Amino acid sequence: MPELPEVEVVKRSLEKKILKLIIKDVKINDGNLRYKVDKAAILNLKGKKIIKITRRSKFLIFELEDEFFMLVHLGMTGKFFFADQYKRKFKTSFYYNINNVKDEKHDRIIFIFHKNQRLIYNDVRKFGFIKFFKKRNSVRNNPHLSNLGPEPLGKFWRTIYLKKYISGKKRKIKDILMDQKCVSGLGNIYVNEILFASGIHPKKVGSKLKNYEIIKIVKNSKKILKKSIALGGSSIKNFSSDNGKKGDFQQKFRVYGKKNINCSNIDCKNIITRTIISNRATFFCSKCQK
DNA sequence: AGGCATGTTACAGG
DNA sequence: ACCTGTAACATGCC
Repeated sequence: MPELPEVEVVKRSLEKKILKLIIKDVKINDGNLRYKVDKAAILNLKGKKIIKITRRSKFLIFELEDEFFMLVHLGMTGKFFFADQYKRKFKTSFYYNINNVKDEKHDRIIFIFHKNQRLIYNDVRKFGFIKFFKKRNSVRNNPHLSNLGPEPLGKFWRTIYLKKYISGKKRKIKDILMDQKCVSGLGNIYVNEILFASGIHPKKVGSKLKNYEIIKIVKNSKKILKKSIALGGSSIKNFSSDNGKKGDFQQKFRVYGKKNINCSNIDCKNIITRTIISNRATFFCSKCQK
């Protein structure tokens, strides 16, 4: 799924397209997402203007008039497309998936604006969800958001915090960083990359990390996420930003997906190992990561 | 045919 | 109540 950088890129693209638009109608092709889409609630959005879009971790929060809120998680394969008559008539990447094939089949929810402009929620695997809230507090206090750890790009994600969090923890550092209660927004790809950049073995137990290693994790996470956002995120497999532009960060991956490929550190002749940690593919260099 | 996939969470057992 | 590990969710691709 899109991790934090991809969701941030989607958020920025959406802001350019749908801010201030009024939802005229909503079409539900398949409401059986991770949670069943509340039909009554989604129809309540009719006539409301979209006034703000924010991101928290990997979640998008759409604020509409009269304190109506829509919370969206993209799961593994959720995507937004924006389309209008012009875009549909002429072939652009808007309506096409990564293989350049038209993919209306997985268009699950369609928000329709004036002049047939549309925001399309497309999701192959349906692990994503859309929930609705009335009133600001009910969004903020819902368990999806209220249990999240700090934003990795925010000021609360810092050495002292991580040091305290991992003290006494027997869990592997990779598992800890994937845990949204520790820090929210990192996923499998970025955690692999952060640990490689920090020279830390993903199986290393949290409580055994040295101070300088904790500092590196915090620094590198910020650095890598910022760089990815600047490059438009990663667009491996299922992800593409709402305007069809592909992100470029996947070309910067140094370990993710690099099994049996030479380690990218100069002077290292080792090859990248693939293993499984917490049920997820884990890539590392056994020489550079201790 | 079988393995794999960017995420979250319910549940079981300690 | 906390901590940890595992499986499940739905679908397509290689």
